[in-house]
Amino acid sequence: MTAHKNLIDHIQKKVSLSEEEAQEFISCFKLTKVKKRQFIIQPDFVAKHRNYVLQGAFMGYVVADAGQEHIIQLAIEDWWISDYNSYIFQQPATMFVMALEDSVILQLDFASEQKLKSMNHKYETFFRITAERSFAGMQRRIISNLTKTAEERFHEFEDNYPQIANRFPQYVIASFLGMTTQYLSKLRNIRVSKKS
Amino acid sequence: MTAHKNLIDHIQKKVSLSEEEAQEFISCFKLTKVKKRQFIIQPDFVAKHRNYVLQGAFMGYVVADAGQEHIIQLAIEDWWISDYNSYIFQQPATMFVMALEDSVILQLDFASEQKLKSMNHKYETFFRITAERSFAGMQRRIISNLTKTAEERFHEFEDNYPQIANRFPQYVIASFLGMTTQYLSKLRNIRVSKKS
DNA sequence: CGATTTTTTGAATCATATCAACGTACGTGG
DNA sequence: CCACGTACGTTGATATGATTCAAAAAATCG
Repeated sequence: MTAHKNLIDHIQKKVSLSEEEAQEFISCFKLTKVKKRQFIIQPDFVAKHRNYVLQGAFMGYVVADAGQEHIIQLAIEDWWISDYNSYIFQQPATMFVMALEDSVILQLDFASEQKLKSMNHKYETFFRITAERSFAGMQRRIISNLTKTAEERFHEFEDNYPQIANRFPQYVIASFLGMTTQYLSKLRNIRVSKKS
Repeated sequence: MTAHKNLIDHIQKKVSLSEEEAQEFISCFKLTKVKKRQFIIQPDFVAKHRNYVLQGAFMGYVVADAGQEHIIQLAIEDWWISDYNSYIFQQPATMFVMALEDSVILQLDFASEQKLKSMNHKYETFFRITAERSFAGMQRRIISNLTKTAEERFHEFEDNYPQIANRFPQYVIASFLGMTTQYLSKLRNIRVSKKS
């Protein structure tokens, strides 16, 4: 129960639930422990869950034809992660989602989510708000990718998510920002030498 | 009334409404005519509406520091357009949204949308589904931008949206796909000469 | 038809990727 | 708690996809 407090707080920020509603809502989630490097979603399998990170970190990535990994999503505590294109439409996934650290997540399966949404208007509202904000965030990311250079994207990221920038290996950040790890390394070191 | 039939059909594809519900829903929309090159959203002003295109075409774009336009969204009949980051949070816009042709739209203002969502669970469901699919679409676009070359993105676009590829000037497509109009021109002509 | 908008072409340049090699750090089993 | 192996970061040389600039050609529109 206490483990779910984070999730309750998270939900209460978007819709205001009574104690009973909050309990009803979180009772649909399943607590799961995931070891570092373990996958929770893989291509060709349908993403069964929407995953809320209680503790730990994840990355979602695709593998292009030529074999390079491209990180599409990152998630740490209090973030959600899944292959939404798979989950929403219940189609085979194209992404891998892998734990970057030993982690604990709360999983909501598709059927339970449908049940929740039909039970209570507020639950539907929660998912609507979540989707809208995710969409707006994605759009900001598209704008950033189209209008900024690799260096600008990196600085923006450092400024907006300093905790994440330090917590993950550099190749993860580089890939997430759409550049190679070598190029990010060069950017950082040129910058450092300029600064001194 | 008959002008709104398109919108009713659009909504019925996502949630099933009675005749009365459908009427109630669309009664909140305002029909507006927009001339080619006219703006319906501009930076620094809050986006007042969510816009459904009955007839015509629009583009949403940002202008980067160096002055180049980057097209973020396109919309034709039966699509929605706005600066969602502005609309959802009711903050100043960063995008321009401009008509590419003489157009007719149905506009839903923010307050009316809130009212609709609180009135009927189904309306909320409609907006939730819309947001989820938009989000999934944006994510596919991010993946495409990160993993494909300009040429591949262009072919993908031609295949997926042939009507749009032909309807708009090439510089619009180029910008939407994140490349210059000159480069797209080169891509097309190299391809044509290879084919013959 | 003239004026504007859109597309094409070529040359020079730039941002970023690729390849390859080496250095460093880390964590895991003995 | 050391040592080894794997994972991660750096550096330099080279390659390339894509941009920029400039100008001309083609298409469209009032």
